[in-house]
Amino acid sequence: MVATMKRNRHPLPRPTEGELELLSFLWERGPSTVRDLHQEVSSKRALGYTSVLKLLQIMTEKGLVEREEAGKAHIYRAAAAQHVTQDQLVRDISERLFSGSAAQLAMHALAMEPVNDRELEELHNLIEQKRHRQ
Amino acid sequence: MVATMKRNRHPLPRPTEGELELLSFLWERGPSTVRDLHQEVSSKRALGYTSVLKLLQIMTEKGLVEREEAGKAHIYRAAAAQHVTQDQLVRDISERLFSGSAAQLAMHALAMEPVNDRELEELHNLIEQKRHRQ
DNA sequence: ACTTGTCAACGAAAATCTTCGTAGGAGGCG
DNA sequence: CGCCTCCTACGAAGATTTTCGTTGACAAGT
Repeated sequence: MVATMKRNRHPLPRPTEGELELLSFLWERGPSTVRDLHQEVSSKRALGYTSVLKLLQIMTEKGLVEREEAGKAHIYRAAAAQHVTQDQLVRDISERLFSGSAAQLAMHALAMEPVNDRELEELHNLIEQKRHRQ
Repeated sequence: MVATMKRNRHPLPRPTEGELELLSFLWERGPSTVRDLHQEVSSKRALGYTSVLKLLQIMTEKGLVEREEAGKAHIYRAAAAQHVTQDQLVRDISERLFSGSAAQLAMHALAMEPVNDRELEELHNLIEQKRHRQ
């Protein structure tokens, strides 16, 4: 009956590839059961139900997700908001791949991709803002 | 006496964390011996000489680095140019973390960081270019 | 009450990554 | 020659990640 109560004082660990896949679904769908997530994953690749369950149990231990044990099927939710994890990983990649230069990362991202007009507009604004404020 | 001759038709695998660390040094320094790289790594963290050697041997098998066996100490060089690997990993992250939207990745990168003026200028130009060309 | 279906827990196999220890070859030197 | 040093190769242990199979609990039918 003890609540999960894991170390919450440390920053969350970097999610692994499989963990990130589940987190994405959780962010998209909101709190979900194992079955829900298994169904989502299954639409993309073959993976057993218990594999998803086990992964979620591990993620619970790590603090990446939290679960509500009410009822028979537990309900899992992402412990960190999507943008928090995104920021964490973007910073990480920027560090390891661009010696910490987020701007370089941004340029690589932009250079490669068709970006739609709305996004271009947003980026334009973001940059003008920075240009005149710094 | 057979040259390494590994499958070269597949795209290079995604480097692991340790592998990326070595690749960074190789891009920065150019072709290097195990000792060179071990010295670089050692300046940041404790790691045995043979650990670096082993990692390079594995990377050779994977095709991430190539080596010249002339002389006693082999000389390793990165198999892919820095920007190629950067693009690959940026695309990967964009895929997994932003549902493929490189623009969103870029915005996250920019939002978090003090960006210097020169970089801001470059970004501005890049975006204006895209705005008027698309 | 017995059977069937749904679920979490547990353990464990397989793959991958990280890190070294040890062995063995080759060159230089006394 | 015999010893020391530098180097690679090999193997292997430990950690982490990925993936399931099996078991047991619980509830809903019949």
